[in-house]
Amino acid sequence: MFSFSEENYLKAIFHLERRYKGGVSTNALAEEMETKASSVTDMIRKLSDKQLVIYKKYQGVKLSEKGRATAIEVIRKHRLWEFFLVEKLNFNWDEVHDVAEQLEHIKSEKLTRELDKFLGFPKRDPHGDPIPDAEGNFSVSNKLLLAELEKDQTGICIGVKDTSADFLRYLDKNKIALGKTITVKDIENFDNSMLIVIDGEELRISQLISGNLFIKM
Amino acid sequence: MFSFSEENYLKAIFHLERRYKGGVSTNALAEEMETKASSVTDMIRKLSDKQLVIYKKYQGVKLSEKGRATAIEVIRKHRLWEFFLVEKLNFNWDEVHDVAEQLEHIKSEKLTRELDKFLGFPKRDPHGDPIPDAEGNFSVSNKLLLAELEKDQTGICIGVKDTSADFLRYLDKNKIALGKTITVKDIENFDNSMLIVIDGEELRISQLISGNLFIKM
DNA sequence: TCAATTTTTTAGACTCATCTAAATATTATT
DNA sequence: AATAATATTTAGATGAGTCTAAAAAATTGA
Ligand SMILES: [Mn+2]
Ligand SMILES: [Mn+2]
Ligand SMILES: [Mn+2]
Ligand SMILES: [Mn+2]
Repeated sequence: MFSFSEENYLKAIFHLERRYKGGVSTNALAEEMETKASSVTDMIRKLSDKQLVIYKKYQGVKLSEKGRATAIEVIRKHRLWEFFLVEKLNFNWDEVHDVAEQLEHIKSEKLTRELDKFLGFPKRDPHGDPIPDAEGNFSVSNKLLLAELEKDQTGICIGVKDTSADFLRYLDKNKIALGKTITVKDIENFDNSMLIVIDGEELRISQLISGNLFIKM
Repeated sequence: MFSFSEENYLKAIFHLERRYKGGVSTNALAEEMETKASSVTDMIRKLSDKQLVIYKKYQGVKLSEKGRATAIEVIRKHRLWEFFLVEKLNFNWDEVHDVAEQLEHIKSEKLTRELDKFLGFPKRDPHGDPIPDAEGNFSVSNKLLLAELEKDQTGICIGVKDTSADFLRYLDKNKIALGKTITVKDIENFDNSMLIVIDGEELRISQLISGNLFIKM
């Protein structure tokens, strides 16, 4: 088994690999983990000894197959617990992350399997992020940003890019929720703000908002 | 907040205080924690600095009010999670303890409160042990051991003293479960074994069994 | 190209929780 | 009460994970 710290590093590398193709740098990882570059070097060496990452000095890290599988397992647990907290325990979607950060490290295959079954094998967590299945497969999602839509196009809100409590509460306040249909009524050339229709109501949103909402068409 | 280790020590002291009235000895605690006496002394000193225990050298430890409240909170979480695992996730009562040992350290008041509510404010965990409420109060239980019953007396099984997987599976195998009615048909003088009736079936059990089953009359 | 800047690694130190071995205090036994 | 046995504490070490400061490597750009 791996320590909480090891699991958190693997998760961070997994997330950063999308952006930094061809190796995650020590500094990028230090920033993500909110720690010092020297600590990262120490931990990378440890993960490398355990065959969880591929590492050559000064070259950054990549996950090995074993490392990737472990990272996905942790992400699976994180998102299942977030779903559980919202669906069963009356948590709001802006309150679940910190608790899930703890719960994701509980070690019990049976627990994860049975929780998944109990929840009805959900495909997405409360923020619209895909929940990998027991084999580590993500159900494909051809999502795009609301900001990418053109005037008069319509889509269904399926996720958020920014998951900060501030943003999530902004969405709550303006009745924007996953599953709702959004139509782009107008786009302002000057600042790229959008006039959208949701639930029959018109709403003007800045590009910062439209750039953080995932849509499926 | 307290570390996992600190919480486990507090829990152990709480449990040992029933037996060792007037201070839990270093060695008793070392045995319970499966560690060395010197490690116990170190930790006791740390807990004492944090005002969680009352400690004078060579005199053993007692929980302070703050320490007791913390221990009870951990026990509350442990038992709520055990109940959750059995009631909602199809765990058997002999499989829940190790997972609950992990889950009891999750820090979130809201999680504990909502879990309790979700489960319907259960009074006892799957082994019949009382679950303290949010204020730390145990609902009183005038339980006695089956071994204490006389010939022809009847009681309802409400808990187990030994919670080892071996014992729990013995009970499963012999259809002895919490809530069932047991009548003492006969007691053998020589070895104190009992002939009991449960579900209309007769069963002979040794004193080791009857001494580990709690009964309410 | 080569000096300046940035990134990464190394060296050494710290805390936490643990250990072994040795010292000291307490308790039991003669 | 003195000695033997036991319980407890102290001293010093270790490994995990982190830190600061300094050295070394890589990259940038004049
Ligand atoms: Mn999250
Ligand atoms: Mn999420
Ligand atoms: Mn238990
Ligand atoms: Mn229990």
